Amino acid sequence: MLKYALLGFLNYQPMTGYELENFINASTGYFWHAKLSQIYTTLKQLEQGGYLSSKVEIQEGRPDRRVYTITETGREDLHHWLAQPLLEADPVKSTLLLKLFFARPIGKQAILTQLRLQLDLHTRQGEEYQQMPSEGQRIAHENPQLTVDALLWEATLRFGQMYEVMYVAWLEETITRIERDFPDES
Amino acid sequence: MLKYALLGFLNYQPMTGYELENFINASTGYFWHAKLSQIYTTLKQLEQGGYLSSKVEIQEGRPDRRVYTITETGREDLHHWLAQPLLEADPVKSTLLLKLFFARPIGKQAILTQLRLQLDLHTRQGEEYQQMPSEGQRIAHENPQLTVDALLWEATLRFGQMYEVMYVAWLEETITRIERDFPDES
DNA sequence: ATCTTATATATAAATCTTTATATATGTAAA
DNA sequence: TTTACATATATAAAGATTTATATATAAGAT
Repeated sequence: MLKYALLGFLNYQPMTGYELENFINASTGYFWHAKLSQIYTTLKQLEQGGYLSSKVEIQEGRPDRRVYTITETGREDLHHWLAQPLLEADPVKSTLLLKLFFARPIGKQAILTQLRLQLDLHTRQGEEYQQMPSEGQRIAHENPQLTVDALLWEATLRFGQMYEVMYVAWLEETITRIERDFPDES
Repeated sequence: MLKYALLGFLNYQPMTGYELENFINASTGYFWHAKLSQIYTTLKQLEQGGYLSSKVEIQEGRPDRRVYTITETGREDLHHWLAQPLLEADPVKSTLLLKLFFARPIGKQAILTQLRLQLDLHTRQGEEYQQMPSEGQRIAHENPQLTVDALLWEATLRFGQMYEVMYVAWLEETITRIERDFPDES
């Protein structure tokens, strides 16, 4: 799937692998992320498959940049993927819930400590999303042809905000219930 | 991580790979899932690593069952993992959001169709979680020593319920905004 | 009668993702 | 002055996950 994240960004403008990582982890970070190593290897695969072309820009004093550009094939493949409806709900995979499910043996206080740590993490995460000075709005203001795109970018950010609000509410509720109903160590 | 899902379940009682799949996809399905092929290969690895032992039960008329039992090493490793606090928020990975982010080229109606399909899927999913006759409660009633575990199982189910409520609210809001603000094809 | 689902295990191949390593320089902060 | 961070690319190895394939029988539904 990283394939389509890369094609999607390169459909806006040519970029290097390094720049792609910044874009991905800044703008789609709350629902899609990738390591540089995966980005570089995927770019290479996409170029071999004819979805991208690249050229090297010589630089002085630092490594040369390899700038990737989407090809017509790449654009068609991206559009085909976008038009294909997702027929299932995205699966959730949560290490925290897995741990909580089996956590009884470690006892009440250890469980509460871990949940409070998560409460802190998700509270911060939520605040970050709230404050995020709508970067999309700014970009759209400079490039008016991206106004409609910005509407969609905002919708994804809104998901991040609602997700964190829900997560914090669940953590608070769960902590309260465990404090009340989980028997004390004795 | 599947490792710990398997150790966690086998810590309750010995089971076969086939039974483990049923347990995993029935009770942790909304936050952890796995294919049979992965379960079988992981069980083999865990036995080689000394975390599990197994013995074959001969059956008539159908394939023999290989029943896995957790070892002391396995139990220690499980407890060590459980006690280790998760220092990060679980990352989200959503194909739907990735698609929505780049969806502008497919146009208003195609986007709305896809979002409405997801609204249907998540509405059903949410209803399923709501109706789910607390299986954990029943098991705990039969095995009173599992009462405390059932409290934790319920907390994870509650997450699933709240997640789907949030998801449906986000989809409704997003559909409304796109209907209102996304320019019509012309 | 035929099809589907459930029971049961296992491997091969492919794909996806993370972690570690190597190289090289500029700038800003402590 | 040393440390951290940003710029920039790339590969090896390991780990995680999915898809496809093979085999075999029983029970229940259409």
